[in-house]
Amino acid sequence: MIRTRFAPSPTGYLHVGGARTALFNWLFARKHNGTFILRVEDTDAARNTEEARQAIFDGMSWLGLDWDEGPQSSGDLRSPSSPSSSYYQSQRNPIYDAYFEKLLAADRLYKDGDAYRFRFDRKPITMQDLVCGEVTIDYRDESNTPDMVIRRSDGSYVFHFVNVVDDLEMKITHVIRGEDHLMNTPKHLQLIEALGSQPPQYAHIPLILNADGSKMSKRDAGAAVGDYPKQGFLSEAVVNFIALLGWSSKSDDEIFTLTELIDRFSLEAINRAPARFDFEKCKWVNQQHIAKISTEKFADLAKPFVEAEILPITESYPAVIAAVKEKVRLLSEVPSAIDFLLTDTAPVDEETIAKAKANPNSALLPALAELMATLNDWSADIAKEAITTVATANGAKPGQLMFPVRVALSGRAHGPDLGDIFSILGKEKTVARLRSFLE
RNA sequence: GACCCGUUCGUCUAUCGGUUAGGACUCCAGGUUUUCAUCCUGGCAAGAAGGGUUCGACUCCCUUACGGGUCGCCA
Repeated sequence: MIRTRFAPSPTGYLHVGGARTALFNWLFARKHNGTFILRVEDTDAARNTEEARQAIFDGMSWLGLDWDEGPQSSGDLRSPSSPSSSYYQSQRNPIYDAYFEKLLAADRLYKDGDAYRFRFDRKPITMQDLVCGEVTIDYRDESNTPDMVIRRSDGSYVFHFVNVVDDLEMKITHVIRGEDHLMNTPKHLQLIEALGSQPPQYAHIPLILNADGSKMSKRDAGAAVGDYPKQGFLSEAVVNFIALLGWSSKSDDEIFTLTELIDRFSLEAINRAPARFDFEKCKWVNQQHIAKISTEKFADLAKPFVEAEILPITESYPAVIAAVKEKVRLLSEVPSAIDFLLTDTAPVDEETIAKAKANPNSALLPALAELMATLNDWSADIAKEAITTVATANGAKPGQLMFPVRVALSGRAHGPDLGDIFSILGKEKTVARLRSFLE
């Protein structure tokens, strides 16, 4: 039975690299009908706040990565009050004490001031990493690998020790973590050997870098998972994109749902080289996912962004939304794509307006307005027909008149289909905007 | 500095000794859409360098260069 875990420490935000680590652990567990565990490594009291913990849960939930065991899950209910049931390291101290005694009894610990150091076995340690292959670190060189402190002077335990104990206690079978832990692994292997236990299998995945190849830190664009929903990304798009960073489906397909990712995932297909974060492609992936969801779902997801811009949500909202669904890459682009359909005070592109006014075909706009004003019925087709009538009567092609009309109605060069604009705006507003354009 | 991992178009990647080195993002050019977008077609663009091994190397080995990681009483 496969058991994987994601063990973040609360830092106030969920890093995109951490999110991908979580994703790979989750995918591996789901793929093999295993168990995915969330464990909070909150031993650093200074950073351990309620908000910091919540950021992890929120990020995981938004991404759609549910955990079988961990805080707030059913697995946490086995025995709510005992340390062995907690998935917070800060509450598991009695367990660590017991393991500490074992190392003491095995004569592998010695005091350094009030702290305790673990005495490494001075020999080469070879590990079989599922991603990196065979890696050997030589522990005979003491200057390179000094004995490590596992219990501080204040009595608290360090990461290496508690991490290993928890993985053992929680019967983790596969540790999938960032490559920054590769050099820690032989230390963990030594600890496990001294404890007389069998180690899990390890898979170290390459890090995610900024577009310029530098290390991605908290402030860098795209670093915090919590920023993605604010920017108008769909969670499935973000999951899809980060899965592509360092992993390949070995096919020409790139757009996958969570379910499809589970189906195709394998540790063998993970790369060894670090990947750079390409924000443009991330947006493209988002656009692909927007195209896949229903108009109703798109409308719901876009609504908060529209409301944030204080745009009135009228009865024409569904039609408005449908008109721009295929035109945006981010949900946050929706308000500026639809504002001219909902209000008369939307900002316009002066440059485009100047260009349209200089267009000779703009001279036909008044005639078009008057013709439209006389129409009894109004629809996208009837309005378009009016354009054809005016254009041909004046020796112009209908297509040539469409640019000036578009600009007169929207104030921009790009936007929804003209027919959609006609039907959403209605006859009165269309005529009014055409009339006022040249004034 | 020492140790570890890595290096295919600008970016993400395919290739597991024999390919005109394929796909995607971006960009450019056409086409469809009487408009915008979508979409379609085409184009630009890559094996870090040098040595081996081999009939044959992007693929295996070595060296160098470059990138990343690790060397805490942080996690």
